[in-house]
Amino acid sequence: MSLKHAILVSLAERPASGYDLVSRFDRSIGYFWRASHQQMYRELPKLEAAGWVSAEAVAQSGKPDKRVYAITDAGRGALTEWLKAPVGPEPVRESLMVKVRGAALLGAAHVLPEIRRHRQLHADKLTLFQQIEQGDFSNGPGDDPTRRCRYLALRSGVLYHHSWVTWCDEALALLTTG
Amino acid sequence: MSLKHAILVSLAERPASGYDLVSRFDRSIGYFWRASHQQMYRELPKLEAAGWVSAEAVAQSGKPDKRVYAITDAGRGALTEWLKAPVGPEPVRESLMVKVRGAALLGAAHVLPEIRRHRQLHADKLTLFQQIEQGDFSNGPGDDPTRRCRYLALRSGVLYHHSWVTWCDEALALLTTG
DNA sequence: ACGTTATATGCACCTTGTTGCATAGTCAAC
DNA sequence: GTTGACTATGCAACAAGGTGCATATAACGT
Repeated sequence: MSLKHAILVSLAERPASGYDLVSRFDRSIGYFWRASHQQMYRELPKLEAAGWVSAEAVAQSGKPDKRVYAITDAGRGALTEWLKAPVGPEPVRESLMVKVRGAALLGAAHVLPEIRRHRQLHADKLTLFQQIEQGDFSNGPGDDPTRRCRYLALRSGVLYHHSWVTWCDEALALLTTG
Repeated sequence: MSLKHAILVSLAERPASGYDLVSRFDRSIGYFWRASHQQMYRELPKLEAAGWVSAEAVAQSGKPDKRVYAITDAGRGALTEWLKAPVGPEPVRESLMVKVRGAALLGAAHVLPEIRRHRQLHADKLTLFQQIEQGDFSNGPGDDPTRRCRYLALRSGVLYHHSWVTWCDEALALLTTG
C-alpha cells in the first residue's frame, strides 16, 4: 500500500542507496513503517520504472559499488498527491486480543505469560521514546515545522506504548485476582 | 499469520458457516482482526484439510444450503498451543505518521485535513466502545472469567482510540499555531 | 415483471510481506 | 590465513491480503 510512499518520504529528505534506506527503516522511519532489505530492493526498481526516483551508480573505494536513488519532480508530485489523499486508519490486527478472547474459553492462565512479555516489550519502547523526548525536546518542540513534526511522531510512539502498558497492567490485575 | 487462529477462536465459541463467521468478523472479533469473505472461504478448506475443523452440509428451507464448521479436538489442541506460544507485537505500520514526516518537507497544511479525518474516525469508535462499557459493564467486569476477557478486549479498544484522539488534538494544536 | 436485500459460496489475479538462500568486496582481529 | 563484521545487492518460493467478478435461492416491495 504505502511502502512506496514511505520510501519517497525518506528519499525526499536526502538521496540514498538501498542499503542506506534499510538502515533508516531500522531506525527513525522504522518506528512507523517496517521493511526488510528484500522488500526494499524489490520496490526500488518499480519506483524507478514509474519515474518517481532516479538512480545513479556510484563507485566507492574500500566498499562495493552502490546505486544511489534520488526523488524526481514526478515523485515529489506523487508524494504530495498521496499526502492529501484520504487513507483509512490501518486495519486493526491484534493477535494478543485474539488470544485474550481464546483465553476466555481455554483458561486465562495460558495467556498470562504472553501479556507479561508484551508489557515488557512495550515498556522498553516507551522508556526509549521518553528518553529521546527528554533529551531532544526538554523545552518543548519549539517553532521549527520540521522539528514539530519529529516531535509529533515521537509523541505518537509515547502515547501508543503507554496505552499498551496501561492495558497490560489492567489485564494482569484482573486475571490474577479471584 | 493468525487468521487461522482467529477463526478457531470464533468456532470454539460455537459452530458456524463461512457466512456466519464473516458476520462475526464484522462485529465482535472484527475489532481485533479483519477478514473479508474471500479470505474466509479460502481459509476454511485449509483448516479442514489440517483436521482442525470438521464440516457438515446443512440443507435449509427458504435459504441456500450451507456448510457448518465446528472445531475438532485437534483444532482445540492447536489453539491452546498457539495461545501459549510467544508472538511479537504486530509490526507498526502507520501511514498517518509517514504522512506527518512527509509534511515536514512539503508543508504541514497538506496533512491537516487527514489528521482531522482520523480524529473523527477514532472519536466515533471511542464513543461506541465507551457506550458499550457503560451499558454492559457499569458495575465493573465482575467475577466471571469470560466476562472479564470481554471487558479487557473492550478496554483495549477504549485505550487505543483514546490515545489516538489525544495525539490528533496535540498535532492539530501544534500545527495550527504560529 | 423487476429490482433490492439477505443468505450463501466461491475463483482469478495481483500486491505485499516473509523466509531462506546466494554473492562479493573490505577491514580488523585473532 | 581464517574468521567474523560491515557494506552492498539481489533471487526464488511461499504466505497473506486485497480487488474484482461470478453464481444461486428466496423473500419483499413496487
